[in-house]
Amino acid sequence: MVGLRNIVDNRIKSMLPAPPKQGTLADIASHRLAHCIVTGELAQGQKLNETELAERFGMGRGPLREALRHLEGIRLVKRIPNAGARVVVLDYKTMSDLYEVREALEGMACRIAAVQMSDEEIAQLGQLLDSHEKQIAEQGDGVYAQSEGNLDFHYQIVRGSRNEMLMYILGSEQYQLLRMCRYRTSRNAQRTYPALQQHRHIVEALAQRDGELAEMLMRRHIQGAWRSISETIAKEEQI
Amino acid sequence: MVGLRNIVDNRIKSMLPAPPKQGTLADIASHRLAHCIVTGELAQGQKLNETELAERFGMGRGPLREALRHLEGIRLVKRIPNAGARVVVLDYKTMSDLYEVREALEGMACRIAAVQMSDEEIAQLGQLLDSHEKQIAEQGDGVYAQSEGNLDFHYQIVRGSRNEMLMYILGSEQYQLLRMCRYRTSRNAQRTYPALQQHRHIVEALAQRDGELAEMLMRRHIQGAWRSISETIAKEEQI
DNA sequence: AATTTGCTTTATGTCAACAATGTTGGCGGT
DNA sequence: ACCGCCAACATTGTTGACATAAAGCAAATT
Repeated sequence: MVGLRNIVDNRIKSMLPAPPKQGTLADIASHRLAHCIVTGELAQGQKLNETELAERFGMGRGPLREALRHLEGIRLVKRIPNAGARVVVLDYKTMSDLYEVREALEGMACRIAAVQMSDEEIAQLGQLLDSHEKQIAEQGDGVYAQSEGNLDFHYQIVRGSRNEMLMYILGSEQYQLLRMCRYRTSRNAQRTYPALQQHRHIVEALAQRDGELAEMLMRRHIQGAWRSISETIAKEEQI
Repeated sequence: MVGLRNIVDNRIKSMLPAPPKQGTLADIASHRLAHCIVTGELAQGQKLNETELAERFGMGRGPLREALRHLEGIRLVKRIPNAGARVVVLDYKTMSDLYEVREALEGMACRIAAVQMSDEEIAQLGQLLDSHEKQIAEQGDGVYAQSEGNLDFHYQIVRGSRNEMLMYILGSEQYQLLRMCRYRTSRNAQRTYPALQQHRHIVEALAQRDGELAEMLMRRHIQGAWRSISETIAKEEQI
């Protein structure tokens, strides 16, 4: 049972802003903490003890406090003065809001990408989907699903929009956190194949340079994902 | 010549995330720095010397460094390891990207607000515009324009969307910075009256609960604003 | 028995000194 | 005159100790 978790870990790590194995201690701590939060190693709402974490990371409290300040800025932790920092909690409403925003932003990304992406880039996108399909055939639905390749696909389109602001928002740890939740709530991946099909249709629209259609397809795709997730959450809460 | 600058200062301040006159020194420093950056007191790209700023704020370097980390998180400053922090620079491309994102987000906010806002809230929005019109009549076009009341209007609609994520993004200092640029580049406010008219049309659409229309009007409104600003920038760069 | 007061403990906030890294200006060599 | 090298300086990174505020607990009072 080593496989699944590690695969996802690696995929998520590969999308994190940049693995700066060198740099200031605060930067290292910031990324380690972000990683722990995204992977769930640090639970939502968990208290973050400065002394304990500093010791664990082998550094003084100074750099660690700076890391916490940074994470506060990107909204991965919530700080209360004189009472310490806690991992942010993603409740239903928050996730719903996030998906709403995501629909708007990625829809826009799609529309712009239809104009901005080169033919070659779009072709590569198609190849990416081919490899995903192969992966599904080999490993079965559950693993692929909403987690790994999906991220690459969406991120590549955002890159295609050439909008730095957008790339930042979607690459930020805040979004990674959302992805972690998405992963956690998508083991029941009946949506795998339909999702892949939707991806294909989006690529088609891009290839035809039909931005309006591409946006619409992406929006529906994300709406569908959210419906699936919110149903899963509802089920979990019934138990 | 005390009037204009102070008015704008106060208005901007009134929209900043929250004036925590009490709290940790790092929080205070963070907000003071953010304020200085937004108002232009600290120029874009300016080097931020830790020792100097700490002394100026009457605190040690520790809290100030934490403040810088926080500002880095919300992208108001850019840090280079072992080389210090600088105020972020908003070049043309960045502003363009930001406006693109803004169009998508505020458009969405408008569509949702048309469903979510209460009749009373919409009525208040109308009254807000009345007061704006009166203000224009009294003070002349230039002062109102793109700066003050405009912010309230847009922010009220975002609030109407009930989307916390959106409210955060639009309330963040990053957005304040954009507003500062907008202010700086909008003295030539021929767009004042048309803008007010567009605001009125948006409120009408909201009152009729026509989300689609409201979104479309908002998007056009923001596109128009961007066009005006980008023209201004182009003129300035010619000189 | 419940509440409140005050102490103890724990964790956060702050500072000042030290170490490491970048930067600048001058020097000699080509 | 130009380029690379080196040393002195300035600034950032890091640490440990100290101050301060919140949380937990026990005892005393009502």
